[in-house]
Amino acid sequence: MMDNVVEVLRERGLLDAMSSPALEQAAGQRQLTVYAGFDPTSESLQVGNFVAIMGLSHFQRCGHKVVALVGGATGMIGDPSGKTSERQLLSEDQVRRNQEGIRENLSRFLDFDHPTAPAVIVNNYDWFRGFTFIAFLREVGKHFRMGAMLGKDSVRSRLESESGMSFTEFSYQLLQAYDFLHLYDQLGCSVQLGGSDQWGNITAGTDLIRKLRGEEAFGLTLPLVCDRSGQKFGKSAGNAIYLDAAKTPVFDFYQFFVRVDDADVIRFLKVFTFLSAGDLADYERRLAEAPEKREAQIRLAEEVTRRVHGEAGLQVAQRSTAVLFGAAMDGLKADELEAVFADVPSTALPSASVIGAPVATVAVESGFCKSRGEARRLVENGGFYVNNQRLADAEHVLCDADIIDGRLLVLRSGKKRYHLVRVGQNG
RNA sequence: GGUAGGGUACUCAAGCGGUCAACGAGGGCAGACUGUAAAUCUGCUGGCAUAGCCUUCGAAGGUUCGAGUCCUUCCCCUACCA
Repeated sequence: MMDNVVEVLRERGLLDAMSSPALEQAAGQRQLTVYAGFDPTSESLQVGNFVAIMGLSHFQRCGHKVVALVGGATGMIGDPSGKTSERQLLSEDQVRRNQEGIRENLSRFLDFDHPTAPAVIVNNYDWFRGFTFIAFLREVGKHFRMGAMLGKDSVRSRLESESGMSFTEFSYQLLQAYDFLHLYDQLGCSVQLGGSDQWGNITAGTDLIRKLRGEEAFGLTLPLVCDRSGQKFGKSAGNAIYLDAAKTPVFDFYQFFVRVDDADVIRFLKVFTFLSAGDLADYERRLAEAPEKREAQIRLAEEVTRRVHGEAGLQVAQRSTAVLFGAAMDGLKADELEAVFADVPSTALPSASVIGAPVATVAVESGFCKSRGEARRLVENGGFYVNNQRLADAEHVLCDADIIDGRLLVLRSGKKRYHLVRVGQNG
C-alpha cells in the first residue's frame, strides 16, 4: 500500500480538520474516492484554488480516485462561505463561460489516464438542471433541520453582520450537501475535500448521507493559505493570480512566486510542490544561510510554473526574468526583446500613433496606464521608464530614435512591471 | 405591513447649503533604503486640453444664486415589531 494520504497531508501542513479520525484508518486500508468542488465564479481558477488541487493530487498519488466537480449549478447560487456580504449573481451566460474555463484548468492537473485511479470531472449542473424546486424541497430539504442550518458559521456570521443574507445563499449548503450524496450514490465517493471555509457545507453533506443512507462519509478540510501579513494568498496588486495564461501572463505568474516573502516560502514549498522532506529541509537551511540568493523562492516559482504552464511556459518566464532582472538589458536587439516579451503584456500600435505622440498618450493607448493622469503621476514620482531610461517629462514626444530597431518600445513602471509596444504592426 | 437607522470614491469611514473631487484609515502605485525581501521614511491615489474645465456622493425630480448636505417620490440594506 502507498503512503497514507492523511499522513502526507498532515506532514505538509495541508490538513486542517477531518470529520472523523476513521478517515485516516480508511485511507490506509482501501482505495477511496474523493471529490472537491470548484465553482465557476471566474473564467479561470486562481492560485487560491491550487491548494485544493494539490489536495486532490495527493490523494491520487496515494492511489485514491479523485473527482473534480465543476459547480455549474452552485455557481448560479453563490456560496456564502467566507463571504462577508451578499454576492452579485452571475448571469447564466457568464456561469457557462466560466464553467468551461474551469474545466480546462482542472484538466491540466489531474491524471485522467492513471492505471488504477483515473480522475473524473463532473458538473453538478447535470443533475440539478432537471430538479424542480418542489421536488428538491421534498426530497432534500425535508432532511435539513433549521437549527443545524442556522448554526453554520457561514450563516451565523452573516446573520450577525450588517449585511444579512438572502434565502438564495442560505440555501447553498443544501445544494452542496446534495452534490455529495449524488456522488456518493453514483461514484461511491465517500470523501469530500475543501478549504477550511467549506467545513459547514461538507458536514451538511456527510450528515445527509448518514441520514439517508446510514453510512459514514468523510470530510477533510485544507487550511486557508495566508501570507505572513494574514492576507489570503494569491492576490497581487489586488488582482488574483489566475492559472490561465490569458488572464495572468506566465511571466507574472512566475514572478509572483519569486517574490514570496522569506517567512512564507518554506511553507509554500510544502503546500504547492511535491518536494520531499529532505529537499525541504535543505531549502530551509539555505534560506537561513543566504536569504538574498532566494533559492527557495526560485525553486517554488519553478515548480509551480512548470506544473501550471508546462516546461515551455517555465522557460519563457525564466528567460524573461534573466533578461529583465539581469545585468545588461540595454544593448538588446528587437529580436531578443521579442523573445523575452513573448509572454509579457504587449500591444501593437500603428507607427503613426506612436511616432510624434507624447509618451503619456502612448502609455494609455497601449493599455499600460489607465489614464494620462496616471502616466503623468508615474513620471512625477520618477517611476516611469522608456526603454529602461527614466523619463522626466510625460509629454516627451517620441521620435524614431526612441524606437528600438524601428519596431519596439519598452515601457516600464517601477522595477517590475514591463510592457512592450510593437510599433507599426497589426493585431 | 409598521417603526427606527442606513446607502459617500477600491474598502471602511467623515462630511454647520457655498472655501468639497469631497477629512481620515486601510489598500494600491511610485521613490529612497534593500536581496526583484521585510521593516521604515516620502510622494501619489476621479477624468481632461490641469493657475481652468468636466463627471462623481443609491435613482429620479424639486427648493435655492448655489446641494453630498434641505424637500418629495422611488429602489435597496439593516434592526425591532406585526
